[in-house]
Amino acid sequence: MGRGHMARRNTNRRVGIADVAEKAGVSHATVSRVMNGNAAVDPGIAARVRAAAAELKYQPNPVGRSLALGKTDTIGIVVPDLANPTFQAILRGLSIAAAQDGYRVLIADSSEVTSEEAILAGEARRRCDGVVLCAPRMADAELEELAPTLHPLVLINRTTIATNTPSLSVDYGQGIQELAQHLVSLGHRRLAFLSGPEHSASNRQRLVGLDQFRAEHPEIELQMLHGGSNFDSGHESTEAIIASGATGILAFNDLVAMGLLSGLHERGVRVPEDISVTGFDDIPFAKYTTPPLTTAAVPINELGSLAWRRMREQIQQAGEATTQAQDEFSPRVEIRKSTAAPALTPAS
Amino acid sequence: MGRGHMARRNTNRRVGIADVAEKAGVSHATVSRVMNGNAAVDPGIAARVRAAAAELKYQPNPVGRSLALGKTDTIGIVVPDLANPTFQAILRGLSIAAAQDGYRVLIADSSEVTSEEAILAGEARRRCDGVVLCAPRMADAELEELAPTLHPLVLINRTTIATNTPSLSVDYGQGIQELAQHLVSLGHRRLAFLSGPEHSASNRQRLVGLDQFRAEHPEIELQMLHGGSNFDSGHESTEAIIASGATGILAFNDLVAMGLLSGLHERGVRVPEDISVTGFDDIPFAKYTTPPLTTAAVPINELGSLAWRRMREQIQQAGEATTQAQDEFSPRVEIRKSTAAPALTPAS
DNA sequence: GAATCATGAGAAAGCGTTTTCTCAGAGCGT
DNA sequence: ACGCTCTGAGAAAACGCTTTCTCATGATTC
Repeated sequence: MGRGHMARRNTNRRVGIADVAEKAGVSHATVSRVMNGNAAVDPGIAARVRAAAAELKYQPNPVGRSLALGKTDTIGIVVPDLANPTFQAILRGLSIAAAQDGYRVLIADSSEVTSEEAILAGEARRRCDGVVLCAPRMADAELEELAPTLHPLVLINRTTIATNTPSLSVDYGQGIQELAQHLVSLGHRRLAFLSGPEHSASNRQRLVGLDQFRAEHPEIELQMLHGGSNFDSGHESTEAIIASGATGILAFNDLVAMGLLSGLHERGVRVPEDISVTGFDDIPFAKYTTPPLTTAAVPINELGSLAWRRMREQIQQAGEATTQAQDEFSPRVEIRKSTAAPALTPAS
Repeated sequence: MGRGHMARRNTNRRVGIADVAEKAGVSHATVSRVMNGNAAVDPGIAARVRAAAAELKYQPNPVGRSLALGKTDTIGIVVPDLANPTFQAILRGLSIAAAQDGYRVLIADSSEVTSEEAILAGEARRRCDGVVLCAPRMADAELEELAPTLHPLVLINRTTIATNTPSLSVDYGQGIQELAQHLVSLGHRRLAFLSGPEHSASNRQRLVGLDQFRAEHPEIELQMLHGGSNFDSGHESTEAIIASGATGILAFNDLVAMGLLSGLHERGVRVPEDISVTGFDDIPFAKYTTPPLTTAAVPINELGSLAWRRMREQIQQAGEATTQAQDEFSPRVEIRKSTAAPALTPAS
């Protein structure tokens, strides 16, 4: 206990601005000025200070700076599950883009525990200059209440009623319709949707899209099967899928599709000859499955970098509560080898 | 400019300890004591303070705390490439384990730029209480010089001469030998190693392992082919692999193996009938390739959580420079369907 | 040559906490 | 009833930095 103070006169104390000041024979203020190049400093003195700093290998303490400046040059990101390639890609894009502007990212993985998300986001916000929030299952009401307290905030795949929170979203409803359309145009008449987590916002969007599809294609059979969002849930649905009799399967996402592909392969069901399968997201692995997966491509890398751009805009115009961009991406159907015309069956 | 100060009397100032103190009619010191439960405080006053804090929704400013306490409750991790599933898994394991102890993780992606790694690590260290470093290509000399300055440090897949830096490593040499052995026991006589990045430490370990393998199996042909560490490099090596005439391929890692699998499939080469392929790492996708990939399983999830445990040990025993654990994992060969006995060929 | 001005360095306040130091008052023994 | 210890609260210093404020010095102008 008392570390902070006791360590003060210790030998192993980090070198601070005061040491540089002493060595250069000037005040801390001057050292600060030189380091930040804010005010004019006599070139001779500046050189002396720089020499002293270099010799002592002085590096300003970021915590002290943060306190004085009221900013941390760090943003936080809250994700529900870091095991999901989609969030990995967003994190990566965000991190790289932010780094280019000298910002770092702090990560908070809510491990799918919805009730923790608000708390994590709040904590992240207090430590950072802004937060990127991915909370697909958070209740609308909670989000609405939380958003203003997080202010420099960027939402992924969610929107708020207030228009001053930028959001990036993907039109899942549109994408899933196009995939269904693709299957129909190949000749499929019996489709099945292997749905994702029940309370997921993006799953709801897919369902809405499929309702619309049904309305436009009353002649097509479309079954709904419950599933999850990962490999294993896709794998576990194999039997149900086979039992459904559907020839065209819309999997919730690429992970589910991959699990299913593997399950079907084990059971000797050929893809796409016997059954066509589509994914969603176009994760990097999708083109390397066997057969390569037909999917709806989400510009997963852009998402992260655009999130940063929106964040930066807010950080820069600190204050002026302008209305913020709501970006929506339309997925592009990527046709590969996991879909084909169904085998000829006796017309029922 | 001057934001910090100008905003002081602004309306939108964050609620601080002073506000709570005023509302409760006590001093900041007392509020701090109540919030941290350090010293004894009259129960009545404590209740008043807590009520005031709750009413104002007071949350202590972590930056102020960090400055006073000399710790940030954050650790940094530097990785060469966040697109690599191995590092994603480490990051995830680390983040989850650290979160359980109330720590957060700050990420720094060096984007494979070796020259940036030392700088990034230094910056991360200054903002955090410790650093986990994954720098497979950093020169030994540089690492040796850098390590002491980073002190609470955990190395992944690297070691230093000084024994006071804990490190977690995987015995790639052993793993690759076992894979080669597996292929030989299936009957393969012509093998090829599709190597990874030239300066990667783990690639060197594999090469050393293979040298040993060669010594023990002079009758086996083992070719060396240059490659990279990702899908595309595996895919691009397809022709070279076919041309090599080898029947058993040791890919640098699972990603490379997957790229290769896909390339071979396109070329109509059957796996494992015509060629057997092995990967390395056992990333989650490995069991879902077609055919499922035989690989050397690295306990990828444990790596992250163990890294945290080692970090925590150092943070707790701040000071006493004891010698630290050097953990080495032996990969376990995971036999799946991408390897089988070679087709019978005329004995040469 | 004196008054004015620009330049630039040091002193000090401030950022939001924690912790030591100090001291008032309560409780106790004799 | 006096002095002692003990409890607990406020004042103030400290953490490491930035920035305003202040003022000395030397340059400029009439």
